[in-house]
Amino acid sequence: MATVSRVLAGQDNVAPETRERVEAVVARLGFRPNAAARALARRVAPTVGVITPDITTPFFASVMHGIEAGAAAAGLLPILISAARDARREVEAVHVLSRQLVTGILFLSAKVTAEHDEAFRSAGRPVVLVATSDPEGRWPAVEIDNRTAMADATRHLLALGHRAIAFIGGPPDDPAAAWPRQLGYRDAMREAGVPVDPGLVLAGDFGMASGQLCARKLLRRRSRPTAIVTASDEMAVGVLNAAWEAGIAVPAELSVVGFDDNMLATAVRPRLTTVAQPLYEMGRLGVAQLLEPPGASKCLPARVVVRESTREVMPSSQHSGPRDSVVDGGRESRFQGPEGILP
Amino acid sequence: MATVSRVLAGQDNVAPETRERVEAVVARLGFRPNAAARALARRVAPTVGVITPDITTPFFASVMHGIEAGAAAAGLLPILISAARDARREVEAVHVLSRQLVTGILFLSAKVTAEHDEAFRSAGRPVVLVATSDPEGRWPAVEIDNRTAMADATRHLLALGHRAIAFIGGPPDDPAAAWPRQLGYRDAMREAGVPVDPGLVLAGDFGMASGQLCARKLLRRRSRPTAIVTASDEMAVGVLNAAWEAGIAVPAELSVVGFDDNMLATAVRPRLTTVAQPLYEMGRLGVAQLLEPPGASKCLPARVVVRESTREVMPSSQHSGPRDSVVDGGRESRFQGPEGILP
DNA sequence: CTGTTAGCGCGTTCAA
DNA sequence: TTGAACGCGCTAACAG
Repeated sequence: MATVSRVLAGQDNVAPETRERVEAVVARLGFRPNAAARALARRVAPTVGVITPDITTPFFASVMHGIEAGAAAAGLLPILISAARDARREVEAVHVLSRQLVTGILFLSAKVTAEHDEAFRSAGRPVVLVATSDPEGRWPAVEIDNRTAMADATRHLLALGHRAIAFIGGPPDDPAAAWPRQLGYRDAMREAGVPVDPGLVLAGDFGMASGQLCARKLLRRRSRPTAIVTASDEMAVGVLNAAWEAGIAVPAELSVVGFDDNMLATAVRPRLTTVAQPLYEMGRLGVAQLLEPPGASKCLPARVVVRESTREVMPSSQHSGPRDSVVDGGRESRFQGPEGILP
Repeated sequence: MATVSRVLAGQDNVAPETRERVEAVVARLGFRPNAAARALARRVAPTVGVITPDITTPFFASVMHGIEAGAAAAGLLPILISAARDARREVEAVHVLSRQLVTGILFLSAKVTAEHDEAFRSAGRPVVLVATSDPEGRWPAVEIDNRTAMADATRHLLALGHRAIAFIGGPPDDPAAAWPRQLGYRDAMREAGVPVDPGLVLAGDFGMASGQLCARKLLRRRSRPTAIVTASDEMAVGVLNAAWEAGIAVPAELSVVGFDDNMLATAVRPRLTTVAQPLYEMGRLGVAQLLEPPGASKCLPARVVVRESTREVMPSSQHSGPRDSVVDGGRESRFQGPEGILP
């Protein structure tokens, strides 16, 4: 009994001959150790809990893909809980997962409240924030430097001569992604000596519809912006569609920048210039960090990928037909962003 | 001890007063039952295993969303295994999950081989196929009638006067989705007395790039098709982009039909006419079916959603500029498809 | 309706 | 290096 346990657990204090004998029998009987019994005895199950606000976005899909890969590499199984952006459900999810004796918990939602903090502590297992962060620094995170990334995106537009640059950000209650991105936008504008028109700063919810609504407002203005940076590719696509409705050509009359670099960015025409986040890597490293001794947060590099939705600002205001303005399809260059380190 | 167990399990053979007393103590102590111990004793864990070929598609996201909801409603936790379209890994996943004592297994991949069948049997727990099926009918499935759905989509084009209708299907080794959809296409063509030109029937892999490649071939033909039906929205978007490259206006010069009705369908311009699959429902019902006594397969209704990517076939071959051809944005009508029953 | 008892299958001592 | 015995925390059958 005990010897079999040792063999299955891969311990080395077993005679080679005995080991072989056990392995032979295990193979012959098709013996499969009972995970519940093992978890009960070890007090840990070979699972990772994943708490996510929204399971339907390409953003989540990429992160989850990485988590799956990282978990598989570590012999762990991901358990998914979608909390639908409800803090109470998120906290409850932590409890559910700790009952399951998960090896660790990956948290993907935007905000770590005091309740979250307490739940994380009481879970008694490692918690890592993935593609999000805790401004208070209580829990380790794997993310990018959102502020710098958005500043880079804005600088790209400034370098193209744009000055009337609007910003469509995330919801005001999202300190992890929405806040730093807006700060990055303001950083770049200040740095370039361009005052920010408060009317050009709007908040969306990362969804396509919100981007479209915000863009409609912006494009109706007397002096409309020549460029719009957004905090998600979905919102950028919404902007594209609002421009289409209004008969405004992208990028000839309006430059648009997305964020994430998900499938939408290359699905639409013109393809989106956007900030590429290494979401897959973030998921994978999140799992890895769960298994390491409690370390510091990791900050991964993001970069601006220039495609066809941005262009030099128009010298005159001569409006050409929308479709005429499309540049040839092949262009795609890379613009290396800095690899900032989290505080 | 046993009484506490009864209270926590929600059994009714406990005196109300005793129950309250137990609940009070449980609340006061913040007692959390150990899931592993419970699973060990019950021989079943409160989890559902999900085996999927690809975790990054909008298709999967929708199904998973439904699974998550169905599982949550049943007090189950989804465990995810991505098998990357590898049959061996899928079979291994079944074993891994049965070790975990999962309540049941949801299988989302395209093909059930003899090896799968044996693994499913040896798992000793219910298996339900979601958004896929077993042509041999060995395992219950929750899906749509792919053949009829694709026939409806093709009929929509025929009704618009199209005759040169190309078909971009799924991979040849996908009996669950690719085969019946191609059959449906052929059904509708035959029914309309239009012979199928073999050169107009291509196989993609459901991805955007494959749709684009196939479309390039089709659009280079001397007599190019006036319409293209595809087996996925991704491929339809690929077609849209190939048309854009070639300067062919959609829908003025080419009608395009997708399949699934995922986020891409309404993200692109023109918005896609497509076959809407109730993917969320399929996921939800898949979980439900796991808990019921082994029943028959369920077939859910699909419908053709008409948007802007399809239009009456052009009477003349006068090519207008691409953008000029766009219809006003608001149009969106519904076309009720039949609710076929699986054999 | 409640308490007692005997496992569920594996880890982990501790002797041998 | 191996085996025997106990315990992980809970459920289920039984007796009371």
